[in-house]
Amino acid sequence: MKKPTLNDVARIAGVSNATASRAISKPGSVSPKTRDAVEKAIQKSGYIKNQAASTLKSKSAGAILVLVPDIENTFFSTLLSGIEKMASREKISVLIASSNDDERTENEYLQYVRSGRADGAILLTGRLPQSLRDKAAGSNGPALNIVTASGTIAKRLYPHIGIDDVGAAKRGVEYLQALGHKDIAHVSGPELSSVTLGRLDGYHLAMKEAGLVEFQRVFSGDFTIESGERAAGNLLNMSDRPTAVFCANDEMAIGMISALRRNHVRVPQDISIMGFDDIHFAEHSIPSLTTIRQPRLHMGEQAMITLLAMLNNPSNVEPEVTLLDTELVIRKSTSSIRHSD
Amino acid sequence: MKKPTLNDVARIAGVSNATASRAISKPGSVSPKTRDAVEKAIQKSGYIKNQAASTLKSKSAGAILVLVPDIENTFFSTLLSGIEKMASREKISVLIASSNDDERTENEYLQYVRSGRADGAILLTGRLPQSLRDKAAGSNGPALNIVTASGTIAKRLYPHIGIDDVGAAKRGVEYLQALGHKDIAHVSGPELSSVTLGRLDGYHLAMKEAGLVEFQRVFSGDFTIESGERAAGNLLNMSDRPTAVFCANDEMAIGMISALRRNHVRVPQDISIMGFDDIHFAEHSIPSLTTIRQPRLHMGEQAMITLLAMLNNPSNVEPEVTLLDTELVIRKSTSSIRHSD
DNA sequence: CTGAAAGCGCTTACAG
DNA sequence: CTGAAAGCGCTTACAG
Repeated sequence: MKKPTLNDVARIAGVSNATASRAISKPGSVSPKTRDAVEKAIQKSGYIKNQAASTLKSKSAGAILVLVPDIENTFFSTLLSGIEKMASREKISVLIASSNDDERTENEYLQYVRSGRADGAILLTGRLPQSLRDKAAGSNGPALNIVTASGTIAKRLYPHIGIDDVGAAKRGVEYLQALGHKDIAHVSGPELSSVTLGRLDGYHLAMKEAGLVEFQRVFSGDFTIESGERAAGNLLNMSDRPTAVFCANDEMAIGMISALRRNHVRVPQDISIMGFDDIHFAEHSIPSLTTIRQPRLHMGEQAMITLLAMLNNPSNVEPEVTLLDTELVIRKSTSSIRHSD
Repeated sequence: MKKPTLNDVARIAGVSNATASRAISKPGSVSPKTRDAVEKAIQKSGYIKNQAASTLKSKSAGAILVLVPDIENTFFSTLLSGIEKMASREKISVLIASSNDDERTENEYLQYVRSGRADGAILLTGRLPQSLRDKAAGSNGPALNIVTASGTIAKRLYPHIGIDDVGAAKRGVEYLQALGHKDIAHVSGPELSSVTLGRLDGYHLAMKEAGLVEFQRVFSGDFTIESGERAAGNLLNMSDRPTAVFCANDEMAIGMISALRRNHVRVPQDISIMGFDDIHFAEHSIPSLTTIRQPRLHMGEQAMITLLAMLNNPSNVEPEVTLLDTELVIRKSTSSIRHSD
């Protein structure tokens, strides 16, 4: 038994395949009688639209691609949920691809958009892959429907949804200062990331404005739990330990607390630790983590809304930057310096 | 400037489009001279294959779908990495879709496979959506290329890659018994899940064989951190607390430890807590978590290898079950009952 | 090794 | 509101 096609449906319903097609895609454009007949024919035959044929003819895949740098990083999950929520309202499918932070892979997956498998893409990778930078440099090939989110991207070629990393980090450090801390260290993210740079800037700015430049110390991490543990190792070897550490993300803060406690350094009594992101585990770690919450769900929703607008109006490509508000979440991993004993 | 097509490439290269097509898909089947000419023409024109046209004609999308119940659950991430690793070797794209544990959504995404957008699917959802159960019940429509992994599925309609949940759970409980624990409680997973049932069975079996039926106590959870905290709440209210708790996954164990410690119950001195899965955080929680490791990367690889075999030989659909080995990982959240003070 | 030709299964102006 | 017809851009037997 062969797979039924639109022609089979049309024959059973006693209409042309043109009409059958319209009954499916624009039910309002055919008579109620026709609509019913076609619906019944679909039921009877078990017809399922061939998406490839539909895409070929209509130039629209009904799907978008989300490019994630690392699917194992819990930070992106909620963002993805926000994207999916908005997409499903418009009957658009969301395909997720993980690049493992590899630019070659990112370029490959972007072929999805170029080859028409997806109508557009949301990049959460924190950078523009080479092929996009080239294109945008005024070369051949049509403009792609792309929105970036979460990691700030230097060149403003596409609309971007993000947060003010500098301002949020600055505010975090200022909170530690308000608790009485002067000797505040920073654990930074992976080198080339714009997010890393932004939060580092925020740290430096806050320290400078408070006249604490002499206390500035930066340990380099890479956003993993392990790198937080390593930073703790370095810190433990120092004779003049900082009284507080501002980590560029929650995973590193959790790793640091874990390593510190194993070495009988109490958090927050001996040292205050602060994270960034407010991932799910932050609330449940011991002690619960003071951090800066990113509006992840909202960010995903906004990214999808922006992409949707592009798809509906391709010429209207304003590379606007939308900055969403962050929130300081105060929990138990930080305390006033006077409580230290 | 219009998007270049294969015809443009053929014209530039001075060959027929049939030859151009072959030069791309089977480079070995054309002369080296032709191959070079076509390659140059592709470079020059910036040609990119229209995937929809290719799929329509060849009946192969070059992509597979992975259906995940919950993208926010870190357990699936590594599995996904294993799948992607194997797929990329065969130049097959991996599309990930999250169903939020909703069977309707699962059915919708399966249309991907039926509509030809994907050549097959790996289901990590722990159940067969209705539409698949129907199909398999001998009805219309062609058989789909499906492999299930991770959550055991009752009906053996498709190949399955998983672990022996009963045996692994039993072994975990037996480890607690070997430490001298008799009063061992269990925190179970969401009700209808086959994984829940398997691990519950393993618990009961181990208790029964050890003659500890009288101590059996089960708190129901749902695999979230919060449900582990709730179970801890119940436990704290009991006058005769168990000396050890075997949790059906790591998240619940972490939630339980967190709530217990907030209430000044020491782990493992006052109570031993054990998880299941060995997620990334298990090693870094405080205290580090004794658990049962699932070979997640390997599981993903095996699932993809099995699907690949199906795609290459569609008729050969043996619904075999492959069980991979688990590993008891002993850390600091459990201790001998004699150490209790 | 190469070309001419048919056709995959839809969608969409166009005409009525 | 409906139908006839063209065509999207490929791939693949078939013949040479």
